[in-house]
Amino acid sequence: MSLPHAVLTSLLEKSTSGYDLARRFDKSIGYFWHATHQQIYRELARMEAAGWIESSSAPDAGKTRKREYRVLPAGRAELIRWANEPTPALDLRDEFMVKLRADAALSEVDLRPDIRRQIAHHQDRLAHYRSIEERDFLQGRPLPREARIQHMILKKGILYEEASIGWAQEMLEILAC
Amino acid sequence: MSLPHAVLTSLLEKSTSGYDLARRFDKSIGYFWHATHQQIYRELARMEAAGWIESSSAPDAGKTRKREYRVLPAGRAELIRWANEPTPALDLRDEFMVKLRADAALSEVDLRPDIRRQIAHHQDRLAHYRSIEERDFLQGRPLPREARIQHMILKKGILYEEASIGWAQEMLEILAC
DNA sequence: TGCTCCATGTAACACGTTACATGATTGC
DNA sequence: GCAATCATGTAACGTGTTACATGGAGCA
Repeated sequence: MSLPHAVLTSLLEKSTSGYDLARRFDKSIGYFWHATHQQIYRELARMEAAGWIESSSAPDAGKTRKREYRVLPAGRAELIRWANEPTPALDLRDEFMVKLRADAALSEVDLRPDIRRQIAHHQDRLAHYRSIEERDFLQGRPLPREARIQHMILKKGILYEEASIGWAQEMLEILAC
Repeated sequence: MSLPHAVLTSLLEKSTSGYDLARRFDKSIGYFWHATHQQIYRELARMEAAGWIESSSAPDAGKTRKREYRVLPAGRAELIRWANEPTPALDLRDEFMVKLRADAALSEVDLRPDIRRQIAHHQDRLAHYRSIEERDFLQGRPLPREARIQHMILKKGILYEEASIGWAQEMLEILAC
């Protein structure tokens, strides 16, 4: 489990409110770590109780309830501890593989429409990732270490989408038989 | 969620006990859908209550409590319904990507030992998958549709491990700077 | 006035994980 | 006789999901 650490990382990059964190998750970390706003509020409350973060009324709160969360030294230390510990292999839960096995045992199943949908979806994501890559990382100048890391994170997504498309197209041919 | 459907598929291939299902999950479906024996027993109880499966004392039970579960028509129908419905995109939860972002913000983190461990792990899995592929799918004779599907499932794993190794090696070079 | 968005939350539930329990069988 | 394995479960807890609640701000 590492939602709290994902939140800590995001807060370290920029102190902000739970609401903005949830939106930021949707847009960046969310590509490889999804979380709903309820999960985020829950973790913020826990981490504040644990002394990892602190909060106060946000500078731009006006008359709203908006708060701003900041990482405390204990939170920073916890993040370092976690980052340096070995990462468990991620367990893939790919229900489409289950469907393929079901297809092999049942004649009343046709997975081709689903696969075509998946291909379209992967192509959309790929195009999106490539446009980000073009804009941020392929401008010719040498990039600093931090940007190269960001680029590799994006590349992981690109590789995944490309591999998925290739595999799905081959699968489609076999299912046509 | 599709654990019940994974269990149904496995039972459809072969009626068996909860215990053997759990072991079979470890060995085959488990590569892309992990489940503990507690989860499996829980699902078996639910599906029996729902009329999707039935059970009786296993033929080879002897004096043990061993049971055998079989898929009923209602279970088969549910599996067909589920297989034909669109598959949601799988959400990747890759905590290593979170660690990379943390690395960019913190100097006290060194991810290289972890990455080397990951590479070794991916190479082990890849070698294992390739030996299965060699044994079952690369014997030169043309394969029936069902075997070609099984082969593609394995290939997905192979592609994933290969891509992971390549990416991790490139990442290692950047982290060395 | 009514709608959408901002911002934070409560509650209930489903799923996954870990620890523990029970008793029978097999192998040394 | 003892340990490991077979076989099925209970209990407690943590995380993730879904539905709903609340109230202010901005806009037509």
